[in-house]
Amino acid sequence: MENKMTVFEELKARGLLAQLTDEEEIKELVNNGKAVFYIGFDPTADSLHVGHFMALCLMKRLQMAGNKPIALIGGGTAMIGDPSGRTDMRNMMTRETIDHNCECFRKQMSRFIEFEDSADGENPTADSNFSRAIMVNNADWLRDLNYIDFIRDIGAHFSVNRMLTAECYKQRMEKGLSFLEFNYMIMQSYDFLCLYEKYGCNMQFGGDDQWSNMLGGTELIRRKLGKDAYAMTITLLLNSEGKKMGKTQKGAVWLDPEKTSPFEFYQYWRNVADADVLKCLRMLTFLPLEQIDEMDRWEGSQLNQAKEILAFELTKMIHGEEEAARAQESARALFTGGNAAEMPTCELQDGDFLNGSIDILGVLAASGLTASRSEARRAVEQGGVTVDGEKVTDIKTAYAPERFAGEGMIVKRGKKNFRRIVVK
RNA sequence: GGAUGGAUUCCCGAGUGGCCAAAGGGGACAGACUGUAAAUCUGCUGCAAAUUGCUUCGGUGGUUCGAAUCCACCUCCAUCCA
Repeated sequence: MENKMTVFEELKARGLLAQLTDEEEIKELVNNGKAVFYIGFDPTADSLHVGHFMALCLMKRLQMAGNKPIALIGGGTAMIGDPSGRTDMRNMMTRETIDHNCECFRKQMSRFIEFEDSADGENPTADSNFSRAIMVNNADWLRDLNYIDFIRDIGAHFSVNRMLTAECYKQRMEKGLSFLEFNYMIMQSYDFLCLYEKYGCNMQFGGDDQWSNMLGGTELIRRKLGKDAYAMTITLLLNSEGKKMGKTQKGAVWLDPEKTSPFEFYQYWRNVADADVLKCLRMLTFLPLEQIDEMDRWEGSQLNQAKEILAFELTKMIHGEEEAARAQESARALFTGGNAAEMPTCELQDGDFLNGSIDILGVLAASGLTASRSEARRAVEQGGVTVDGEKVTDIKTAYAPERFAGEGMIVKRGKKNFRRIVVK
């Protein structure tokens, strides 16, 4: 324990740090539990996803080191939409949707981070309580702003010329950028200023794509108050092809079990590319670095073990140990030919049967294994469909309801898509 | 406000009266090979009662036997001028 790394060293060793305004100063504050930092979350959906997960871990790590986290939910900024790194404009969300999403975020986050008991937290400086996190919503101060006052007080400190050169707008300079979105940076900067004044928040962390927005905040604080504040970005979790991780064809990998089941969640990590496993272990898990370095020496198919560990650890953190174990067991069983208890299950309705039977195309389409009957037809024709371990070759194959009794029927499309089909 | 150029399927992008469910590429999906990896090769990629039918090329109307393609109006976007 004597030789324990400092938090800052650990973050660095895990490859989490991307850009910092002032390394020495940040190291000092963070290692000594003197940082009051905030991370902003845009409530663009009703659940957090893997992309937010790193930020949550970072909060957790820093909190454990005695620093105080502020989780800022962007109920106000979501009204605008962050143009950073995007090529198209976001869809506008209604106030109701945003408020609903904020509520969902609040619930999910409180499972990871320890928050103060009272949401308003008027007196957060009592010693024992210092590192308790607080949660704020920028809707509280942004939505009622007076336009004239605001642009006089805050807008005056921003140079359009400078803003235009910011990296985050580059992509949008070609496609077009509305004035609305252009203001996002100013709003985010203003958030930082407010938090500085209200909670003594001296640091902001965020994804690397937030760098320009964050710098805006530190500059605003300096110009407005003559005080120093710091910013630090976390490396974006990219796969070896340079794409953001946590996205599948179907969309994001959610933390909400209703939206992404623990099994799917597990499988997502179980399936990462060789080139990405170690990076993910370092950046996402809390496993000791020595142990990870050990795995770094593994090669070839041995990496499959590392993938299992990664998948298990992450599933455990999000869904609990029990769910993680179940997901792992099912995955193992399925891929070694056995039968699994845990599997996405689908119930057929009476209406799915025509003249007392349902054909294989109907089963595939109804279960969601394929999006349409046409797609199901292709899958069968290409030899990609298996029922209870036997390949289906005839698209006209049909089944009676009794076929789905008891354990049901296990249908597999491709190598990794399984579904248990039962009748209601 | 004016001028010009645009909007095509998941994405990029060809197509300027019938031979167009629409080239090519990317992605996705499936098969072979493997380690639930990558690379490679092959197939496939609107929907369906499936050698056929139906719906699609920003929107609405029109011309025509026939429209992604021609005309009118509208919406949105980019560039330049104010």
